[in-house]
Formats: sequence, structure tokens, C-alpha cells
Amino acid sequence: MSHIKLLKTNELKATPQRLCILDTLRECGHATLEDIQKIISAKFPTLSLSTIYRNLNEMIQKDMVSEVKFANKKDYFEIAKEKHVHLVCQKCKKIEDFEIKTDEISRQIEEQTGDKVLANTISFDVICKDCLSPK
Amino acid sequence: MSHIKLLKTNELKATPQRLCILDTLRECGHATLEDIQKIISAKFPTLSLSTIYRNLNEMIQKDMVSEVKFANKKDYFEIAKEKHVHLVCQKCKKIEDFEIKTDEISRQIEEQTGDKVLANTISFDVICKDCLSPK
DNA sequence: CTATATGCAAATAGTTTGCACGGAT
DNA sequence: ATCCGTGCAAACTATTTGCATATAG
Repeated sequence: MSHIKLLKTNELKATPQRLCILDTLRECGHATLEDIQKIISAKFPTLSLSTIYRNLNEMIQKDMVSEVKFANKKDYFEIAKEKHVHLVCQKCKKIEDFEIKTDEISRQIEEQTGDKVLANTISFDVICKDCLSPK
Repeated sequence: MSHIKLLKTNELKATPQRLCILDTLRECGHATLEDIQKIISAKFPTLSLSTIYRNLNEMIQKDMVSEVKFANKKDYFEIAKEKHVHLVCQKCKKIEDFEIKTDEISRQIEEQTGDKVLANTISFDVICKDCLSPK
């Protein structure tokens, strides 16, 4: 879906600021606030920090954007998408997405605890292929 | 291991402040900074906030304490222990630990990506048994 | 006794809010 | 014309640091 449509669908006006924020997230895949601020201030110098904060928060409320937290790292933002886990390279710090089935684990938890599982948040620390065998 | 021994092992002096912080974490299982501050200021009113920050950071560095982050929640601290996942009740907000085998998933990731998996961080949003069927 | 830890205050960083202006419908 | 969004400044919250004093080993 285009970013304009995405905004309209969520009853938000398609302002240049919002489009710029979404473009930046799309481009980065995963971006910290600092990343976003740096990239945006190059493309759009007048876009203020409070606008970034306000819009990220709004988009998170509306589930257009997800906030992802990692131990020992700043928080990251990403455009909301299919459920996936994060693979975080401990060497180059790159974050990849990975699709995985978690039904079996959820079933196991429900069976052993009596709880009802609703969702999950999963990340793996890895050394990525490229860092394992540099060209 | 006693907290005194734990501190000695990590080359930290066993001050009353540090013991108080560890006792609080032990007692709570999982505690936010706010929890810690509140509980501690009752038991040990002169223990300063900067001491809490300094010591938590030190203990995290030394892997005595882990910082756990959840979406839409404050950060939690816990005494480092065996690998486990967190089950977070979305109703009563309680956090339980759960032991789980993740080798199979790690193997699957390594096979499909070529990455080397080192560790993982996993949490499940649940409705806990007690909230499902109140007595 | 000596090195480390603490408390306090100040500095710094991160985030939110109020308000007047500007642009879109 | 009205409403919503933005930028700016100020407020507020969170975290770290410098330094003099206290204390564990």
C-alpha cells in the first residue's frame, strides 16, 4: 500500500512530514530515533523533532508502526508488517527479519501453564553470514 | 549463592546499598526502576537514585543482573539466572518465567540463513491462568 | 590505610506539551 | 471557514557525572 493510502486509511492527513517519516522507515527497515532524525534532517531540514515524536507515537497507536526493543540497544521503529522475529548481528549490528512458526511453542506454554497465549516478541542474537565469512 | 558472595565474586564491595538492591530484585523477581526506587526508599531512605543507577549499570555489565525490555512497558530488571522466556499477562501485568527449549528454532534459523545463533530474547503476551478463571 | 562507593547537586539527554501560525479540504 | 498539523520554546522526565565525604576490606 502506498504511504498516502496508508495514512488516509488511518484517518491521518498525508502531510509531507508524515510521508517523509514513513519513507525513511521503509528505506531503513529498522531505524532508531537517532537514525530517523539524522536521515530526515538531511532530506527535510525543517522537520522538527516534536513532529517526529508526535507522528511516531500516533502511528504506533494506530498500529501502522511498531516499536521494537532490544537489550543493550536503543529502541527501533519499523513499519508494521507480518509477524516475524528479528535476527540481530552482534558484529555489524544489522537487523534482519525472519519468518518463523511459533504455534508449537505457544501450544507447549498453554499446556504447561494453563495460560492463554496471545502474541510473542522474539529476537535472536546472531553473527550474520556476511560477518562469518567476509568476502 | 548469597548476595555477599555474588558481589565478592564480581569484585564489588558488599555495601548495604548493593545488598539492598539485590534483595529487592530477588524479592520482586522482575522490577522496574520505579518499583526498585519505591521499595528501596521504604527500607533504606537515604539510598540515592544515582547509587541505584550506578549499581544496576555495573551489575548489568558484570552479568549479575539482566535488563528486560517489553513493548509498551517500562524496562525491567532481574537477577541473572538460567535462560528462560517471559510470559507477560496482559490483564494483571504479572511476569512469569518459563523454561523452554529453543535449540530447534536456532537450528532452523542457522540452516535457512547461514547465520550463527548466539542467544535469544523471547517473551509471550498471555492471559494468565488466574485471570482466565478467577476464583 | 587506601581504594572504592556513596550522596548530593548539577549537568545532560530524552520526551512531551502549549500555543500561535499555516495549509488542506 | 474550520480543522488539523507543524514548529518553536518551554516544561518535564530520565539518566549521568563531578566532587567531597564516608566506609569496606
